[in-house]
Amino acid sequence: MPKPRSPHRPRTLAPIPYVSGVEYDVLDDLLGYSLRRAQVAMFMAFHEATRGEDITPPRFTSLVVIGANPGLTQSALGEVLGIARSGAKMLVDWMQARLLVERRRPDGDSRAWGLHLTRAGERFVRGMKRRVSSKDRARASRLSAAERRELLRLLAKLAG
Amino acid sequence: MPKPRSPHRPRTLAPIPYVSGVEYDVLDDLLGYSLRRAQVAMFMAFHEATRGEDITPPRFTSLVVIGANPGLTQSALGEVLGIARSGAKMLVDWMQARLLVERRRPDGDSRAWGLHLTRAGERFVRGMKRRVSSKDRARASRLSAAERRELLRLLAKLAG
DNA sequence: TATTGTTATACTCTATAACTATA
DNA sequence: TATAGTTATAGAGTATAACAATA
Repeated sequence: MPKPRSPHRPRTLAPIPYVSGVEYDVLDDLLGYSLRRAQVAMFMAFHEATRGEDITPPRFTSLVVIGANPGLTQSALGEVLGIARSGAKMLVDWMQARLLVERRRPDGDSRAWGLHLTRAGERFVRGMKRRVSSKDRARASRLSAAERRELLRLLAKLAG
Repeated sequence: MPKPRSPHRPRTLAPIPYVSGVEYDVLDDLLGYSLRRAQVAMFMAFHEATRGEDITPPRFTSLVVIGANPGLTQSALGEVLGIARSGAKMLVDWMQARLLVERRRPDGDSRAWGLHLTRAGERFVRGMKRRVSSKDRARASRLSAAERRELLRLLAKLAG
């Protein structure tokens, strides 16, 4: 019955609340559940840091990785992100449409695209890195510096 | 051009690899990125633990929370999960279709549904809790018991 | 008026599989 | 044959907005 209407906010994601009076049972002891809650909290920090820019975590990661690895191919980008080639293409299309990234044919393989930041892309990534890192640390100010380092260490050990 | 064909695996989610030779720049120092990697790793553990059962993290969480809070309403379930009421309804439809959950009108409010596990639901949740907890701990065996506790503490502090 | 649940719809993300061009 | 990229399509998950029934 409802007519199609207005667009979604691109990514809302409220914090996952601890609802008072609700018993969480085994969830409180699962790393998976705790990780999910923490990740949503950090995603919100990311969202605040990038407010006004139509950027998402995969887009941000792509830009950073291309900046640090000029000439990276789309396939390699997909591998880094853990997504399929078709998804990597769409990300690159977006970055190219925003004039942040250029596709150049690398010497010696005319099937592939080498990805490079444009001047605007470099400037943009520099600013975003600053804003995202700053918010990430602001959120982590609930932890001491030692705790933050320890958390990074434990997460790497778990994921590795 | 491609003809529509075969279905998706419901949730594949490969680990996010560290691609050798690739420079990760600022990502290595972002809690948000590390959390994402760890969360994908733990999601894979969940997926293994629940292999053969058509279950997902929100479904598992729903069943556990309903089991621990009999009579919970759909709205409250949505709040716990951090999703909209319409999404909570679909989850409950799924659980009810599998005869794991019953909707009962609570005394005093005939708008709401009180959610209750069926006998089969209780049995099912008991088994899933065992399997998921076991896999969660197996994955965490990369950490010492003290490290695991510390990680849970730090995550709660970060998300809280 | 506000809340619970329901319905219909829309959008994002990412997967699959087939295709083309090149290696 | 294998790989890089492209295209078309499918599906999961979740949001929005309006509605009916009840509070």
